[in-house]
Amino acid sequence: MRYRRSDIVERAVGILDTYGLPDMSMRRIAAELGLQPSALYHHFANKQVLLAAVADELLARGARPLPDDATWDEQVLAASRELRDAMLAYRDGAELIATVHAFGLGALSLNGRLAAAISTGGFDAAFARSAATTILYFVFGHASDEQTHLQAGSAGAIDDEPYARAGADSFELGLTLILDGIRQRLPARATG
Amino acid sequence: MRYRRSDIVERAVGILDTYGLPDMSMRRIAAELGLQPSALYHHFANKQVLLAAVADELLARGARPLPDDATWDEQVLAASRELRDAMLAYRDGAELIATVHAFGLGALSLNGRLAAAISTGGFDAAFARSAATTILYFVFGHASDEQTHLQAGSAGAIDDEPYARAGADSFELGLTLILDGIRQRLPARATG
DNA sequence: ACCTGAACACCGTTCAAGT
DNA sequence: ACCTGAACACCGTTCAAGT
Repeated sequence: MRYRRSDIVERAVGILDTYGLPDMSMRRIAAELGLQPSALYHHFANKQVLLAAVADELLARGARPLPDDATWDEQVLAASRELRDAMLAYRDGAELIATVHAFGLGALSLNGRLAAAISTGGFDAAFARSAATTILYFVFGHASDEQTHLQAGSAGAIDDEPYARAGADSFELGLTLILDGIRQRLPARATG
Repeated sequence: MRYRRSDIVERAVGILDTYGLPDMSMRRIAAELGLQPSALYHHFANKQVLLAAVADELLARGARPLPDDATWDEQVLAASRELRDAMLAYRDGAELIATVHAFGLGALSLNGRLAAAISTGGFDAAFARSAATTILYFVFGHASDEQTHLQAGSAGAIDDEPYARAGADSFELGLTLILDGIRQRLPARATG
């Protein structure tokens, strides 16, 4: 049984979504592929690198084309919503993506993409990076929290819909708060 | 050797600060106390509960009296800085406190305390809770990131001081962004 | 290049039994 | 009430060896 990296990542995503992050062990992934655990170390240096590849796969699957005729704040909103949706699309996806980002592997473009959007508004690069990071902390925290409560709720046969709506509303509110704070620092601009 | 909960928590804090969170295992804590691992389960239902007790201990050690004659935004700033400092005061403290909060144990008053401060400004309770949560996500994310980089740096014999200053500056900037966003929603107020 | 087999050094948790 | 001793069911990772 000869596999490529992408085969292993795909299986890992399946286990993640079906059984959750704690069950996504090297041994379990190997077993589902009919391999010895040690075989995985031919493809990935260690588990963190594999986790990073899985996180990047989730982000890639959630990618949406950004309208580049949009204003800077519309771009930030679109990127933030895309990230939130990608985090919530798979079981434990929020925790996984936040964890991978925390140890500095993969998904490094998240910050850059938000910062680039903010820069469009005329802010200097350093401020744009800081503001992008602030937004990222919010999106990570909110999505992780929301997913925890959503998954705790759907353990029973509860209707998730109202919770999902409340989550979306509080997401927009928090994001608006930060965007309003950023807007207040808009550099003076020539009006046409 | 008969111990109380507080003895065990104290030892756990020592291991955390000396060896880090990954080494703070039930078996290690027990070994340092001269106990069998199973003995800990007489005092704590499971590891998560012990972690929550350790997190609460770190927060208690970092507690500072809040001047209650302060304005609502000064209270929010003071509470946020206190939390950040408590998270950074012990090795891996940021990750521990954020993790414990994520699984809904201990430190539940963090949100309430921030929300109470915000309410002082005349905001309604639901908005105050949402805004408090947004601040919390920022403080957790920022402190965790900062601690990771700080600890990665101090593995060598590097001077941390400039990094610590940059961390403090970006903390204040992000916090200001969110506070400015909140301020923009200040309800109309009678002026004296 | 990709994988096996076996081992190393760990985990959290349970449970009957002891004092 | 507090702890021991032993076990159960796992982990991630390494490494010589196979094809």
